[in-house]
Amino acid sequence: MAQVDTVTRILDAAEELFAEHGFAETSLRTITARADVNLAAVNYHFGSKKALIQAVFARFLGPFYKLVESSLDTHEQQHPDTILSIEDILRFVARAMASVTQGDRSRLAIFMRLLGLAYNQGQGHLRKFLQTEYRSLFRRVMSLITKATPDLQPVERFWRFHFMLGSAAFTLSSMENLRAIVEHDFDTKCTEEEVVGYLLPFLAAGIRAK
Amino acid sequence: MAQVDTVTRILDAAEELFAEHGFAETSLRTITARADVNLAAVNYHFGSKKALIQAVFARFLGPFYKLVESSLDTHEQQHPDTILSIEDILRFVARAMASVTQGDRSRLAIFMRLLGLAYNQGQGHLRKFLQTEYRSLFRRVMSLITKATPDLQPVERFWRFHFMLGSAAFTLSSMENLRAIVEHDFDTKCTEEEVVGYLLPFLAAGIRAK
DNA sequence: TTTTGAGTTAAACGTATGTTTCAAACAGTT
DNA sequence: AACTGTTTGAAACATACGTTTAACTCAAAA
Repeated sequence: MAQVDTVTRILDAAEELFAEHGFAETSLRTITARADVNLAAVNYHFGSKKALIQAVFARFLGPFYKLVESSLDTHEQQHPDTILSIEDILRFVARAMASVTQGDRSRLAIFMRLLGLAYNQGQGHLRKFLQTEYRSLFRRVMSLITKATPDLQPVERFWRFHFMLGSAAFTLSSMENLRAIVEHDFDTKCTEEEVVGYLLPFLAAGIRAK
Repeated sequence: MAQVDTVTRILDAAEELFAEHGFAETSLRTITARADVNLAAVNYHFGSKKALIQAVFARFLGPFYKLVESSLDTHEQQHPDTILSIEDILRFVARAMASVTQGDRSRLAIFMRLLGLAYNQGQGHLRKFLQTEYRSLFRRVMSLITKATPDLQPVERFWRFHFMLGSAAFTLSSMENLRAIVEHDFDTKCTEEEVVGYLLPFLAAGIRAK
């Protein structure tokens, strides 16, 4: 049986470590050690650490992107002229995320962490990368949300959208820690699905406040 | 007129730079250069970079902490046995934040960024620091929220609280960038007060969803 | 068989980092 | 004025980092 590809092993290791310790705090040496790969392999295959970070992100983003697009496409074919509710929209996105991260729970965290960094890091490279890769999907979702909330002023809708984004990004990226707290304080275990089940109604209620 | 204290100059410079570039990405040399202070001063006065980060945070947290406590105290004295609504609670917190960050808008961002890091960074030093410094205020606010949302299950309330926290942390820590986007896309300027004015109803509606 | 070229390896490079050192400057006290 | 404890200064230290180099491996092509 053949070993897994070097590139894949690097991406896997980087994904885990980035999610666990962040980007600046994770060195190429740690990554290549865990991947059981020579240090130079990262620069050989990806060019630089920045490019690796983007590649880790792209490996997640690509399938997610396509899945949301295609599921929206088929829905619009089957139910044309239907206005989706906020809950529906969120469910589409959540379902795509779940199916992309299936069996690898740290990928969600890393995606969300990256999202947060992209917004926080003023002139960072992630921001531009994310914006160019993301733009058309972002616009599409945003126009669905607009149809679902016709009474909202554009500026307020923009902000509420980012309130939602923030809620999701923060919660999902620190899911591990929060679940540990729940287990300690309430003697209960929460699955990711349950947390998302809590999250969506919160977001939906928030965006249609008043 | 005497120069500003070295310690204060370091804290001011660190605060700005941390808010702008993050913690790992800001070096002591950059900080001391902006503060116009010798490199060794940080280690002399604070001991380490970690300690400096905590000091930056503590300078904000202390006054904020006291302000929330005292304003809650006086309110409870004047209106005993009154159950505060979620909006009221949020307004208390928001007012304290506004008054502490007044005239220095980057302090809010750095506080929120730190908050985010504290939750994301698994075994980070920030988490413990924040928890010990924060614990009693956190409990107090949490018990007020509990009274304001008696129908909520404890676990779901916990999650919704962190959904709120996430929304606020994400939005306020990337406020600068988001406002720039608003200005570009909508030709409108948003003050921080306006954003908070958008945020609080969103949060309140979210936490009492269904 | 020889050649080729992508992939891997160990080592080194240059740089930036946090921290330490120790002498000089300073401020307050006696 | 001399002493004392605190603060500053320039330099060095040790280390960790991302990246580059050049020799080597090895399978497929010629």
